[in-house]
Amino acid sequence: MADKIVLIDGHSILNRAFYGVPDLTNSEGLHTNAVYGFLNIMFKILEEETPKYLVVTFDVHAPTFRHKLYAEYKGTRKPMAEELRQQVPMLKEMLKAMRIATIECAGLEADDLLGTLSCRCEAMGLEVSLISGDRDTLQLATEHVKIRIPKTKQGKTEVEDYYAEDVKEHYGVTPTEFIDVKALMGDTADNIPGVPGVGVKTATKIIQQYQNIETAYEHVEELKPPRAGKNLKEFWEQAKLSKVLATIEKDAQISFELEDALYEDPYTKEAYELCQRLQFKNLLSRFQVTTEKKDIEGLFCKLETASEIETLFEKAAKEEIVGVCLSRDEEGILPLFADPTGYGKAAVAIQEKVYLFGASPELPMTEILKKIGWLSGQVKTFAMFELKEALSVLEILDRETCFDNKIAAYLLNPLKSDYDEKDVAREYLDLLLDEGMDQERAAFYEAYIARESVGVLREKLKEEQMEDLFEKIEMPLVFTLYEMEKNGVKIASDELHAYGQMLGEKENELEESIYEMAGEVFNINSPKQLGVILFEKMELPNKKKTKTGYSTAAGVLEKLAPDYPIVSKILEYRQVAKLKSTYADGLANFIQSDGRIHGKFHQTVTATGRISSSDPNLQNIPVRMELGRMIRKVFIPEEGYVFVDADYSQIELRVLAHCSKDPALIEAYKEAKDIHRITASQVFHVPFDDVTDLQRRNAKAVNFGIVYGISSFGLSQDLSITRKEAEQYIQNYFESYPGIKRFLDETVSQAKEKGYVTTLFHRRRPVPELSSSNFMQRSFGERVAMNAPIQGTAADIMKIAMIDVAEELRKRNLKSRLILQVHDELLIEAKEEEADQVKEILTDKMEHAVDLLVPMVIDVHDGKNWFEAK
DNA sequence: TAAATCACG
DNA sequence: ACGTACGTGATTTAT
Repeated sequence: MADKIVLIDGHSILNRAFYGVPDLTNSEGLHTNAVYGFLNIMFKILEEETPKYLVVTFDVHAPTFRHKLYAEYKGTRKPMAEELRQQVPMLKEMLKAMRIATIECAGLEADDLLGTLSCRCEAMGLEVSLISGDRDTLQLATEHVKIRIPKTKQGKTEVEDYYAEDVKEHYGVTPTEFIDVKALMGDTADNIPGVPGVGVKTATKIIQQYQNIETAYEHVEELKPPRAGKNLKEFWEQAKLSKVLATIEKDAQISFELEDALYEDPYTKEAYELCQRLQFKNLLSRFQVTTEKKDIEGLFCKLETASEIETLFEKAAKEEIVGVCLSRDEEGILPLFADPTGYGKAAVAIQEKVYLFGASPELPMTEILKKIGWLSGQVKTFAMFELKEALSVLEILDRETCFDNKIAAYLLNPLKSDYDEKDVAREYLDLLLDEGMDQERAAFYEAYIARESVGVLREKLKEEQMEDLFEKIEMPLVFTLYEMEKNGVKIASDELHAYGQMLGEKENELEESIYEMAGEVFNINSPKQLGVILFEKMELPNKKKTKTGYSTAAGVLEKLAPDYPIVSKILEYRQVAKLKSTYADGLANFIQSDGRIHGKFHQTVTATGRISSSDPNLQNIPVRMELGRMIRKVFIPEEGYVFVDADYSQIELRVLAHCSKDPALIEAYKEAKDIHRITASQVFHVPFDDVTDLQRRNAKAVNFGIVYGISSFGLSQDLSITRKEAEQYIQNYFESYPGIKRFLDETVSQAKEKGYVTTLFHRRRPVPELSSSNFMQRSFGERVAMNAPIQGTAADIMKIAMIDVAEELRKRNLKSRLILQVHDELLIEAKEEEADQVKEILTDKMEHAVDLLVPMVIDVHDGKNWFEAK
């Protein structure tokens, strides 16, 4: 059988990939989606074809010979998107690293290059597969030249194949005739004028009958429809030109040596490193790096007897760094270790080996865990992933030695969704782990990686000045959050149940009256059905649309509510339904046997450094609306305890005042004035005492807008005013606070330079969107750059306060405990007789967590439930 | 699994 | 002219 060659149209496939693969960026902020997509398509093809030769062609973008023939060439091609442009050299570098031949030839169109190559290769007796996204290349199909057009359908690439006969079958004409069809119908994208009034149907019919335009011209009087004939006659010169333009050159002057195109093993070290840098997770798994892995697994060692394990701990205690892993299942560690004879396994990595062991009659799990905890007091660094999850079974002797690899990796790039041992190994140790390892092997590796990655993670944290953030804030916080999760919050479950009942009745009433007003029964929860009822059946005026239909979001409905009673009913229904399903019923499912809810707090989730909460989310319990707020009455303290709640007053604006050093804002805070009123007075040019409620409300919205990275549209939307008015507000604001304007501008421009922003405590957030050529994306990047340092610094401050508060409670041996954090608010379940002390601690620690140019102020309340205490 | 909606800061 | 506020998580419907 003949040797095979694969020819790939580089730009065309890269372009396909760019628009077919969602935007990807690596941690340097480089856009990588097109290269990634290209490689996927290429490897898919290569696996199918297993060719002997492979060439990727590139054209240089300039008007070319063929196109220059057309005098009115206007270059309707859009300039390449910046994100795509960046990826062209990246792809070439990758191909070079993979030892894949590339050909480019200045002044030659991709098509002509491919045409010439395929023709020559066929003449050499090769089987040719030509990969392109461009259907023009179909004219190149022959018995031995197969045109392959990849299509991305829902993430999967499917390839359409065309030999000459397939072209005939699909288009009704031979590849050669295909040129003439195009000459008649034209192609705006390629600046081929064609013959006016002749579309694909007519053109195909004519060529089917006469094979080419010349013969057709000879029979121009007989052509059907007559109009086509008339036009062909009239535009004959244009048709001939079009044919020249449409014909792909097969005999261009290029130098090409078949031997240079040999396709060898592309999985080179250079390619591996490049994939590493671009963070192509899936592709990396194609590389064979088994040698290293074998070496690692040689370190793995199972211990059976109690004395072996004892010896290990003696040895480990003398180590500088140990890596630890407690094996877990989906539920976490607890089920494996709660039972002293538990079937869980522990792995400990030291310099020379990694050991794995379980409990035995002589050495129960409780003893093993005690030893591991003890180890934390012996070594310099006690490293593991997800320390918080292990604390339920581990008693740590020295908190200061603890190193959570997951948290370190999060700080280094908070935009990722995963920071597990495989990610850290891949990114920081150049080590690829197999998916789906058995529990024991996974535990070995995790302990090994925990230990091995400490050095590089520490180094990188130091490079970015985040060692203090890590050691003084994030690591201590692990223990505070663990305590909060363990404490949980008590729920008055009977009252919660009654609340749910009440909501259920309300929901039913509203449901019925909505059906009656609508004149039919439908699913109110379905935005689709609701949209049809409101905007089609009842013909309400509709403005906003979503991708799939009408928007029925609250903002839209609220504008209609005054005029249409059914709309207010729907809004009320939504509110009640939400309260019932998410809060009343939702929370009830999380009440544990101790009568409390133990939600989780996450430390490696948000892009800004905030904590997040789930299972259930305790940071979005209703408070703004009266009916929803009632649910806070079921959050109660233990008998003999009382709630003390403290929240920062405008922490983000104060942070902004500090960071921007704006004199007017600083002065306002120093004088403890009503900041929204002051803003109103400045923005609307009225004396402080004459500010109306509306003006104050608007000013408050402006202040929020500033923190979010202001835009006139956003503000106008929020205040239901015109964009002009919003612009005026913003302009007035910046005139009153020029320091803030300067700070925000400076922050954005620095972010564009560096690709990231930082908080006061050096927490970092990359902003890859800033280099986007897409206006919307770039604007988003700008708002992120303005917001992240403010929101992030506020988060840092709160974390410090939490650590200090928890520490002080512990120092004073109080029974009172932290139970919730809601970004700028802390809730403590305080022993009744300790309440005053707790208030004093909260005030002191929260107000003095940092020393800024403006005072930090908190409001403190107490109560017998969360409703009262807020 | 994605999209729409809405609860919070 | 583009089409938006920043950051989360849960529920529901529809694909």
